[in-house]
Amino acid sequence: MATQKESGAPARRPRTPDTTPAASKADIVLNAARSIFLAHGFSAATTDMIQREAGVSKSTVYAAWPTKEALFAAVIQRECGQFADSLRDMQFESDDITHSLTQLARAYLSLIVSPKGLALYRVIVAEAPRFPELGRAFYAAGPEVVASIVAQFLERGAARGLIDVQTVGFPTAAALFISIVRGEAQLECLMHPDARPSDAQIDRWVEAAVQTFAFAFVKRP
Amino acid sequence: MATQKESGAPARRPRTPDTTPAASKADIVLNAARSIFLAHGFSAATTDMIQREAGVSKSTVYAAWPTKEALFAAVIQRECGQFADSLRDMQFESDDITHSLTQLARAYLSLIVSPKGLALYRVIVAEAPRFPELGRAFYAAGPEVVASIVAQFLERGAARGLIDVQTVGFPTAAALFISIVRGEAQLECLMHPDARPSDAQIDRWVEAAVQTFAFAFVKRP
DNA sequence: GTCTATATGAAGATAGAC
DNA sequence: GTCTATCTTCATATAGAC
Repeated sequence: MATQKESGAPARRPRTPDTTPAASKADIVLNAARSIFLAHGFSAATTDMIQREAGVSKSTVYAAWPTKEALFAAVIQRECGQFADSLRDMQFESDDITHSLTQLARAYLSLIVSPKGLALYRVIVAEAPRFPELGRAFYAAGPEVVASIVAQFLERGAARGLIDVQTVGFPTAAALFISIVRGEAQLECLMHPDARPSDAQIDRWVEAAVQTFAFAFVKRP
Repeated sequence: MATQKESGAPARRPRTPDTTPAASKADIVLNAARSIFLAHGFSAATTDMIQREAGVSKSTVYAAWPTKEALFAAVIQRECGQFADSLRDMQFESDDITHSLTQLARAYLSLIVSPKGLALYRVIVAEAPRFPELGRAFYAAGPEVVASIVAQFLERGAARGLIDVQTVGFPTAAALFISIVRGEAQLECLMHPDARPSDAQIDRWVEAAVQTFAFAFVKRP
């Protein structure tokens, strides 16, 4: 594949250079950095590894980001954005409350116990003291997104007389639902990195969580 | 204070050298290593920092542990043991179910959102892929200890007709209780390292968690 | 066992040619 | 902008004196 010069399209001086013809070098570096940072964490990752993985030289890395810290921040911010996008794409039918909660829980749990989800969590938990803005970004992109979806869902259920959040309120009930779903499953995966959970195991966690939440807040017919 | 030579006590050749007269050098190094590793994580921590913090030379460090990895493992194993000890010391009266659960939850949550508890969690989550045995040790020293305490407590409550764990079983119910207590509180603290939670905030988290658990599993009189 | 001094290697970051 | 080559710094680990 011949490397095209920037005169590919005869448009008159595009101010923002077209990056579509192929992944730009910056994107290649960013993807390589994601791979390395998620695999090794911030401190153990080296710019040499990233440079090698991307197949570029050091100068290309430092041309786009002034420091290793800035590159790391760019990687994590992008990952958080994609994480939030995939959460917002979650759809579920609202006919049966328990069934809908099960669907939502399974989608969320599958995402956060996936290798990518666990790796992102690990590196952010580890580096949040050094990069506080990344901790906030992750919280806003993950738990807060899900919480708002669940809270709206609970409010609609309550309006139909199917749910009673009792004394705790909708936002807290939503946060509790997320905690119940996430809790044991994520912790076990984090602490036993050799064993990957089966789909059946995920279903069991989801079922116990949804049942418990339903015992507390879903009205019996 | 004059540095005493090892001829302090005229006992005849003690086989296991007495370490009580003052903290042994190895203990000093271990404490310094704990401080540095918990503050910076494994990779960002350096043996120079530890050596400086302990006020000893490099040789003293390498005399007791062959590598940085071995020193790290020793530190974390000891921390996990102390963590488990402080959990096992938790006592609570079993007159009132809700009150007892509240006491238990507050003690556990205070521990894990303390600076020390958060730092230990951060470093283990980050390094579990590289040190799988430490992840298992932490899981056994923390969640498993609490789970067994809670499960026994729930069984006694069920025997008295105060609790109905319904379809989920005692071990799962205990794990769910821990997840509900831990969930939102720990996550917020991890992701907002600048803000330390007040006692009132901890009480609010505990109350919401215990209420929800009670809604699901504690029988109404 | 503990110290000072040093070997060895690698990290982050830069200089200068193209 | 991108590359090769290099500079500076500092880490882990070791050698040798006390």
